[in-house]
Amino acid sequence: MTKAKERILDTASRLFHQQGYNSTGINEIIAEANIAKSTLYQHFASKDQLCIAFLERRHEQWFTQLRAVVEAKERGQSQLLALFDFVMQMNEKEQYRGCSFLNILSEISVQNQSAILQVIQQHKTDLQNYIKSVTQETHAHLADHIYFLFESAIIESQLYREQAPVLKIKNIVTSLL
Amino acid sequence: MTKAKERILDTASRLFHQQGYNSTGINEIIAEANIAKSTLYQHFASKDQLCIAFLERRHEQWFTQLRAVVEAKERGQSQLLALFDFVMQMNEKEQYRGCSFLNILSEISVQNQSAILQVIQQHKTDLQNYIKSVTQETHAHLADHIYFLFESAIIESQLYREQAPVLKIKNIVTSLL
DNA sequence: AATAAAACAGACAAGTCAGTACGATTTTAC
DNA sequence: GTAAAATCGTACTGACTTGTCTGTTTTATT
Repeated sequence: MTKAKERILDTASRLFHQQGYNSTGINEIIAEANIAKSTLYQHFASKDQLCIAFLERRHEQWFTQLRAVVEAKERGQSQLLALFDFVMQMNEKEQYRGCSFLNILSEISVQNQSAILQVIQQHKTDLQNYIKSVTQETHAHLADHIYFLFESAIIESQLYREQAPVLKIKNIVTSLL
Repeated sequence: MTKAKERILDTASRLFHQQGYNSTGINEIIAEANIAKSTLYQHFASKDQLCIAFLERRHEQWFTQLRAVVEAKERGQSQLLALFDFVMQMNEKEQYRGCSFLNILSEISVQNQSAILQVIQQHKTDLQNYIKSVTQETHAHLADHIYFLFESAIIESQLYREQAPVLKIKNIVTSLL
């Protein structure tokens, strides 16, 4: 990946995540990334395609970070609880902007945007499977339950701009184990 | 409320909910509501104010419908399970568009929109309290837990456009009671 | 040093955005 | 029937939208 393309993706990622997809204009992206508009359209066919590239890269990076936090702990309950430490870490790092995937899900009208929808669904399915794999030998039947609470933890802390809901949910999960 | 104002709110509500706040233009609203633009701005100072009016009215109507579904059941566990029947009902009626409040939360950049944020937070706080009141004598300590699962039920069914997650969560809740 | 690829600046299209202004017309109330 | 209030139509502002196009300059490779 050339430097320009990387700068475009970095900037678009930051802006899409911070202020939303529809509220971020192409002109804003090229201005902040310090590239020419033609350069952007040489790398990405449209704003939609840029969005998909953003989501796909975020998917990779997000999971890499999640795995790092979870797999630093020993297998078992502490790994499950680490899921929520990760949420708190991301809340701080990204000022409670929540989940990029769910945020964009709220912005798109589904009928025309099934390519984007597919990327979002895949991300969440992968997350659900990852939680299953972490839960594996301990309390297999709880995996979905913990996934649902994980989703709530992200959303409720985005809504109230505080870690309290995550802590509440972490306590609930503890009581389930 | 005059008929024009009502028509504006009806149309704006439908469009905001179906296609999102930022994707819905004032011109689209006045065209579909069959009113003059000056009439809209006589009733609502700005698009933001129209958004707040929309959320406040939806808050009322949404709770009225929720209460109707829940309080048709006898007090106790069946009322708690009815919460999720309500989610399924809304999913069908509104084609899995999820929660208007969370959708708009994803669209706004928080620093400038604290008035809107406040309405959204109030809605969720009221919901949390309502679930507490329904849970009251049966399993008081579970109220928050059920609230978090309720939120997930809405979001996951919006994401996958199907009732399956609600049914899964309803089963989880059953196992908790 | 020559060639090819990448990025550059900037103008342009064609449309949409929220919001204002103003005079004309209709509806409502007394 | 008259007066007041509501609504109407329409044009307009000024800024912003995504995307295209032309031609120039920079960068990297050989």
